Amino acid sequence: MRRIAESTVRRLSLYLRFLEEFEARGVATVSSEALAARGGTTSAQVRKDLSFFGSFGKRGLGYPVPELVARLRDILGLGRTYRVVVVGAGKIGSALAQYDGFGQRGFQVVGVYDVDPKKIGAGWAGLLVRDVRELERDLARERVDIAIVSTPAEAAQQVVDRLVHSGVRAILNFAPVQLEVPPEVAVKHVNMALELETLSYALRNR
Amino acid sequence: MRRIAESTVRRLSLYLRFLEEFEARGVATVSSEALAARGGTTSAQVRKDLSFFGSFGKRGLGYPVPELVARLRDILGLGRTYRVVVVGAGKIGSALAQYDGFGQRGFQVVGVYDVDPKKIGAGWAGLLVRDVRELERDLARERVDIAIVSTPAEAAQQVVDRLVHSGVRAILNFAPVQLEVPPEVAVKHVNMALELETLSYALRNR
DNA sequence: GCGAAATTGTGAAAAAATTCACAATTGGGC
DNA sequence: GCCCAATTGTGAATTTTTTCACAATTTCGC
Repeated sequence: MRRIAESTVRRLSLYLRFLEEFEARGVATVSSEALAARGGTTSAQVRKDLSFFGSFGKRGLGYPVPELVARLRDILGLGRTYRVVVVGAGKIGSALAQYDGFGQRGFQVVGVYDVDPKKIGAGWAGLLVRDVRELERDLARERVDIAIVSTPAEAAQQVVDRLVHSGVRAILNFAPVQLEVPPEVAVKHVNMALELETLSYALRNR
Repeated sequence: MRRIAESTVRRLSLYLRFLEEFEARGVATVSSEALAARGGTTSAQVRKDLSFFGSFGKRGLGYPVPELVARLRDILGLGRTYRVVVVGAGKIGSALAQYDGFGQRGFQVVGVYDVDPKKIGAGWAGLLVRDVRELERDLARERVDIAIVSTPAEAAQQVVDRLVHSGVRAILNFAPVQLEVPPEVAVKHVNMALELETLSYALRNR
């Protein structure tokens, strides 16, 4: 299959969320127009995005909600739960580890790690903060799909090297550094201060 | 000035961060190539991005670090501090309110609000969680530049309406809903579960 | 002062993403 | 069964973004 743009995948994930809302409300069928309105885009965009993966709708009618939900879950690889570790139990890391939204969407946090002896051993909601030195041992013992890196910038690359070496193939990085990883590893960056700075730019220029 | 793409602004913000690192290390001059390497892009991209705002470099030499830092701060509107409120003191909201990274970059959290009586009155790091019913009163009393919305999805639009009505012109939204705002208000969305889902897609398709 | 090396700034080209626009269906009402 | 209204799927057109490529500078060593 042709390579799908990142922006398309992001929109599919959004559509899925909205479709799940429609499904919960018992809506049987939804038009590209309705989905677009909910997601802040255009109906042509919705149809184009979906068309990369096949033809799910009925002309004159729209898309059958439950089928499209199932199909999008499948496309996005959400037909399973993912095991996630969080490395770095600072403010952001501990909030993410406890955030219910992940579990609700199939991302189960199975471990939290830190270097700080004062944090190690602390526990929230059934999770104990472990010593980051145990990372390799734990990863060898039990599969982990995704790692969330919320260490300080200086520590991030080294942690990522260790994660990659232990077989982790997907990383969500909150540290404000560009990470070096082999091509088979997927990395996504989230930088909250940067988001605020784009708002600052917007405030300045309107 | 011609409208600048969001993607360009995001890169400028990244460049700024890297330039600040260079500056701290006493580097006087940096080439587009060096900046690109640090930021995971190309030198042509760096030069093009900067060229939208003028001509800062010297051929054969590169860009003078302190001048470019100053210029980017100015372009991004970072020559001042911004007053930020957080509405919704759940896991994510409270982490954001306490996150040091914002303050370090000039975004000062001056208030945290929630509806939950059990949370109201709790305090961290000099901040007290206030009753969201006091929002309008507080906003009328003291200017707030940016609001971070970390309420549940159902409450977000109503909160945003109230913020906008009270004069807030920039919103960073963590609730998974599309928000309706007048055109003069800037909104940025952050959706962590969505980021994980794009990783899930990546894991599936490589 | 001169030639070589480095590096910017920028039009032009290429690539990518979005929007248009319309034929092809489909279902529903009568 | 037939017509009408709604709506998809998709090439083509348009717009946006990125990359190329190279003339114009600037510094540096000698």
